[in-house]
Amino acid sequence: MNASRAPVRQSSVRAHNLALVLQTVANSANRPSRAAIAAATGLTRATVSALVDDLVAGGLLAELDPAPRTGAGRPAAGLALSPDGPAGLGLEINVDYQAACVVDLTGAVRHRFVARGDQRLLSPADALAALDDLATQARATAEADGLVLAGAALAVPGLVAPGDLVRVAPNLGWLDVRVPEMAGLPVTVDNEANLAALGELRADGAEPTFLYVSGEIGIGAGIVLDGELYRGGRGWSGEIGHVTVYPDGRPCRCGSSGCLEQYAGQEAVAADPDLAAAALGIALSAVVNLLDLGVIVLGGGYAPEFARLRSGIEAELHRRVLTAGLAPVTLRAAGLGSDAAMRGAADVVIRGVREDPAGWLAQAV
Amino acid sequence: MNASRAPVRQSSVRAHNLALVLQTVANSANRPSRAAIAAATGLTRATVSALVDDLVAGGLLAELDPAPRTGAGRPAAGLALSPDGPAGLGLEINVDYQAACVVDLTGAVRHRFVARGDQRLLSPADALAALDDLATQARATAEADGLVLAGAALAVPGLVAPGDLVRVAPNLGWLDVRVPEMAGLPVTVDNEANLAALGELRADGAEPTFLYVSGEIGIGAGIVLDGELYRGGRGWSGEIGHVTVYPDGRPCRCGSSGCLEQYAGQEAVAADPDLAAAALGIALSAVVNLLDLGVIVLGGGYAPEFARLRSGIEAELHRRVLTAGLAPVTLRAAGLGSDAAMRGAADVVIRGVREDPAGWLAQAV
DNA sequence: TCGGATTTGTTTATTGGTTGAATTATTTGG
DNA sequence: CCAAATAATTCAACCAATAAACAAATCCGA
Repeated sequence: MNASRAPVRQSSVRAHNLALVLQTVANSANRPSRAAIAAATGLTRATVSALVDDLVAGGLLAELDPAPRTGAGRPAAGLALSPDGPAGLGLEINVDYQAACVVDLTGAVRHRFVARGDQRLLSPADALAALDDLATQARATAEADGLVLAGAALAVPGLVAPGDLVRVAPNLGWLDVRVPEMAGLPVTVDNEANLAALGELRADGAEPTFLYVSGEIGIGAGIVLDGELYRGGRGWSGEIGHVTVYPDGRPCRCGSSGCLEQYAGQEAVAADPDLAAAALGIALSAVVNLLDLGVIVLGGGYAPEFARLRSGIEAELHRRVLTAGLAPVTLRAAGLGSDAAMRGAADVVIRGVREDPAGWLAQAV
Repeated sequence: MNASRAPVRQSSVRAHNLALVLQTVANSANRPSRAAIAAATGLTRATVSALVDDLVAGGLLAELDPAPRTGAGRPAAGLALSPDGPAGLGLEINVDYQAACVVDLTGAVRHRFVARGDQRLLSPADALAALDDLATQARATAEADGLVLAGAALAVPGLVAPGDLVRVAPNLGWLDVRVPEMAGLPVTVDNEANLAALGELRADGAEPTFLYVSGEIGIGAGIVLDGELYRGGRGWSGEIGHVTVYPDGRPCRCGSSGCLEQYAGQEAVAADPDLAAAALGIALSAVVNLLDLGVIVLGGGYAPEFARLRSGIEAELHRRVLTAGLAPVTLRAAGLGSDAAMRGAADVVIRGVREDPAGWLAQAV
């Protein structure tokens, strides 16, 4: 089951090794030489040279001055991701704003656009038309900069079906909305918390496995396992907001009662931070008991309240996580703020290029 | 991050395609011909022939009479997993018994040994010595049958560290017990619920993604995602028994209060099935909200009580799962009974051979 | 200042593995 | 009994990685 169901031919070998070289460069702090890449990957210098040539010719890698080195020997050519390579268009629609950003292959945010305004007042079609305008503006600005966009991804606060269909976005009032092309680019749509988690993953010092919890009006979570987003069987994982905390507690708009959202949603946090922390702690304990995650990142509206929430959450974790005595659970605030989802969306696009450079090179002839 | 960090050479291509061919045969209901494998995998008939030759020579595949076919043309040679190929030794230690079984490459149970007796009365060393005797007996019987054992795996009701170290097995009274070789074979140790989930996966008509819940004295769960067991960051996933159901409820021996185990453990089910069903439903709703699993399998002590528990669980699921209206959650009883963990352990071994036949062929020269 | 040591990067012949086309093998049906 | 059909094998071509030799560019010590 595990082994991917596809045959492998020689070209797949090349595709894999191209990706391997590109990722090695991406994960290097300094600018590695071809020889350094060969040492890091286990490939031959000759092979690395050939692969690097392809990547440089395709505009994915750039040859720069080498990292200064001491000692004898021919000086190396430094390699780095090309800032002029394909870029990603990250989009977001949330309750009170729309946003777009352009992130280049190196991960740098090149352009950023935000249009404030209550999206609930617009029909889905009108909201998407406005977003298309924003996206088109972003694309034009990017192209004036010499950037080619490899694709677009959109973050929405709701349940998304595989592809481009928003099944339900309760806080936007959307139901079964299909997302069209944006700025002439195909769009990948995903849940806001999922993409924010990916954004956090790219941030500095990020762990490869963690739970990202986003506390807005609703509460969502993104589960990142070993650098990969876990989306669940139908793409609807991470609905922590409707995990039951107090079985006979407050009724929830979802029809259930005692949902976390009723105790740790935006208003609840403002009204009683201690209650919110306890409820969060109970729900997070369940996550850790089930998934054995060592790191929890609090984002969205929780980040500014982190200091006030922390000890209450940790008390419950300590009490309710079975393995708390064997290994600690680390709690920290998100670093990216409200841009996380949009950044994560753009990351999805450039991650696609980084993971399959051969595909990009082939289609970008 | 995703792309495995290893270079790929031509031999990796062959290794992958060998596994692909073997899995294709394994997943075929009938006995496929080389031509059928080629059609199914996308490889050339010439390539498939070469790969099959290796697998037959290595004793992994057997050529049999073809599946009857009508029409003209040269008759095909039918291929199937060889029942004489490498077999797996599955072991289990539980509170009141030890067990061992030999499963051949086709998945058939060839031999089965059970030794009843309260394991809590024995020291870990004595229990393991007794298990070694049972394993040696199983190995001897298997070898008399012409079977070669590819390895062994052991199921224990507790938390296992990567490798062979049992950190805690509360119901056995074990703490930091290292498991030695059994019958001269290296042993992979894993949690009982995890392995039972894998056993269930192999069973007839199994879904590739599901949650397996095992209700013994404690309650454990195995999370199977797309045919793969999810073990968590440290291998301690699935501790559903200590998910909080009623935050201020009954105190638990783990130090917390309101754990599922207090409401749906073996005694609790006997005392009040309705309470157990409600508590299970609440905890399972949390799992589905977090992981978006469409199938839940109730095993261990829950299987015989399934009829009595079902409606109570489903009521809570219906009420508390956010996406219940969009897609159903299926509940079913496990099919394998108390052998599931032991079978799953043996499956781990033969799964290793099936997923890396090249490795097996190389070491079995 | 020059020549060896050293490290980087490229060239070339070899090897391993898949492909595609042609070939052989074995059956059914007219 | 021969044509059609299907299965499996053989063989030349191709692609990609490897290993080893070679070229390039620097440092360092005499």
